[in-house]
Amino acid sequence: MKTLNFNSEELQTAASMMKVLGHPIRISIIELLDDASKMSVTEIFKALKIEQAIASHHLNTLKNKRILISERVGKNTYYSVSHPNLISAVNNVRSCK
Amino acid sequence: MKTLNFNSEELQTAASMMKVLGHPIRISIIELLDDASKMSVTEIFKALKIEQAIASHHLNTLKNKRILISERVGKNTYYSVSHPNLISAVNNVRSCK
DNA sequence: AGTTTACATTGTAATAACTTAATATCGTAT
DNA sequence: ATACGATATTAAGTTATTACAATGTAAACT
Repeated sequence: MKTLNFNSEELQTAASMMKVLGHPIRISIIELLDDASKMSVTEIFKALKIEQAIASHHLNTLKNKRILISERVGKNTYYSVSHPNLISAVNNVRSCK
Repeated sequence: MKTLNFNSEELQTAASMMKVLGHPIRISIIELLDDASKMSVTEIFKALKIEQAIASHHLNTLKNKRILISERVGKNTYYSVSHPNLISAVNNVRSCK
């Protein structure tokens, strides 16, 4: 006996999104974007006081899982949260005492 | 500018809870318990058609992060979700098509 | 005591994720 | 074309997760 419905695309997607949200820097990014709605990489890494490359890595990770969307405007890339439910999810876990 | 510290106990806790929720089997366990509210290990591993040891391992992982609570009754250990917000979090991510 | 059912734990090996540093690309203006 | 600011990519070393298999423990029963 092996597996069941774990190959379901939806379940896999939800799991990988959850997993990606399970990192303090990435949660902080979501919370920043919850307040600001749209921020550039520079704004983000300075706000969080982390290295640019670290921010870029995490932003890319979040984008790959469709948690963030990005828009390039000139030299800058602006990131924002793709779906309000993702912010709710973070808040839900945050508020579990 | 928002202040934040990655050493915050709360942030670390939330991140580790999120991370632990980021696994298809563990999400399935949460969803089972959302319907049933309380299930034994045997009920869970049979419902999910997975090995007993795998179920036990994931249940322990969830318990360690205070996502599930357990209660031993005779031979059986019954697991349930510790906080309704955790179910909401899963549902929120699930519904991000 | 011995057996059965129900769970938990341990060891291992493969895979995946994280950090850091260095380098590369892209867009704009000079 | 060159330089600069902004962002992305690559590579390497370390650590963390995972499934699997096997073994161990605990409670209830005969």
